[in-house]
Amino acid sequence: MHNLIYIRENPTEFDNAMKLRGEDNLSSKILELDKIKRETQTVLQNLLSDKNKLSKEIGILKAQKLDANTKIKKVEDLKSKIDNLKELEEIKDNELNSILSRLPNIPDKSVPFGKNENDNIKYREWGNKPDFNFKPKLHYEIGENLGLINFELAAKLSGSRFVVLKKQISKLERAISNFMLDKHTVENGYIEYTLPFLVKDQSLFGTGQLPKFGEDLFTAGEDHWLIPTAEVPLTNLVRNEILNINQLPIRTTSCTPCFRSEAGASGKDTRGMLRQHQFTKVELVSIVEPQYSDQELERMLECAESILKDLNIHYRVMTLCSGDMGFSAKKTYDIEVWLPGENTYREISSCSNCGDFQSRRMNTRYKTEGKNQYVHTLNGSGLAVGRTLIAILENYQMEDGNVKIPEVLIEYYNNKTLL
RNA sequence: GGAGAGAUGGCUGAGCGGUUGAAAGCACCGGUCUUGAAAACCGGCAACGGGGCAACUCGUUCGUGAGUUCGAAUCUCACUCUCUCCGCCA
Repeated sequence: MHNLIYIRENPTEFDNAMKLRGEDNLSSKILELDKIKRETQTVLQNLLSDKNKLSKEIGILKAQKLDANTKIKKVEDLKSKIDNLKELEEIKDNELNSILSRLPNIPDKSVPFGKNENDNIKYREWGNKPDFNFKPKLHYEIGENLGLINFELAAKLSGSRFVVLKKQISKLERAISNFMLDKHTVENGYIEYTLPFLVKDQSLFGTGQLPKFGEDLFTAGEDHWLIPTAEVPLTNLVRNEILNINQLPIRTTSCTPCFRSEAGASGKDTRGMLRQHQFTKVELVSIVEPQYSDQELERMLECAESILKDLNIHYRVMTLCSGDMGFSAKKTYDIEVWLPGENTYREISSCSNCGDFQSRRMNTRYKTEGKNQYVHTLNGSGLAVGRTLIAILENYQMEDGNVKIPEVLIEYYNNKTLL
């Protein structure tokens, strides 16, 4: 959610920023609504003030057992005017909010301009592509050959974009989750949470999925939605809170299933388990003071990278361009892991600094020098577990069709070295 | 699912139709005292929004939303959530 005062004071900068994200000049319309609303408000408040005064006087007269009928009549006359103005103010306020709540965050100055993913810029890379003396297979070929990944069974149960894993692969997935959580809680300083997978509208509004992106989500009953990421419950833990400065920074993590309708992705990545309606992800969320959010993003990125480094899998980090960033983000790094079977890089993590965009929506502040200030929020995958499984299968595959277990996972895999 | 009780500021908690934005305590901030700290004492301390260069001023807010009234934290209704007891059940 945007700061109206900022828009009032910097309409041109605001319009330019929104243009980067494909939104037309809006400041004039916003400011017009804002102006009408405030004018209405001023008149309304004067009338309310009159009404309050009269009511108080009536109270005093009545206490003295004096006649108050003329004043009562006056207040009654004020009422209809007040009701009309209230209605007008509410209409304008709603219009304003419905515009503001659908506008994406302003990109950080350091974000490259661009239209889509082709304009993203490489930030850094780590490791090397592995050499194979045979043609590396795709993850689902490996899994299906071993009889451990099954899409037909999943389709029977739930339709397309689901998967059934079993035996060693199920266990490996569990090992990956545990390894990541241990890494983040023990070494990287995040606090682990177990969270609801169903949330209310309010929470999704807070992180920015609603009101605009409801079609990307699954609903569960009348009042709940399935979480598309643990970012939603983790970030909303501090919704409507005034935090004490010494509570910050707050660093939290959780491993949850994530549910996405993939509404806009029909025909994309239909084979394999790369793009599913349900997948597991370890999420990182930080709540920090504004002046530290830039460095917190770098820190978070390094925490996410540390997983792939430990797994010894080649990856690159991309700085997303203005056109490819998510709604709430002010700056985003994607980690793209190397998949030899596909012979390409694929997103395995996305780390974003949302600035005060989400905290304004959630009304999350902290007290500093007697004043309340909006916190900054960040979130990142650390990492997507399903895609990490894919990366391991493809990078650690052997010619005979079996797969080596990455060294750091062996202790999580009953000390076995092969799948 | 049945029966009850409740929701007030950062926290605890009084108020149950008329200067109550809300007693008191804790926490927090400033000061006195002290070599320093603690204790004690004194003072300050809700949020959001409108108007104003400013001093300041006005409005809204006591779970949420409607209603009654000249006037609502206080009365009525609906909803949400929490707690206790009973039943059922991982």
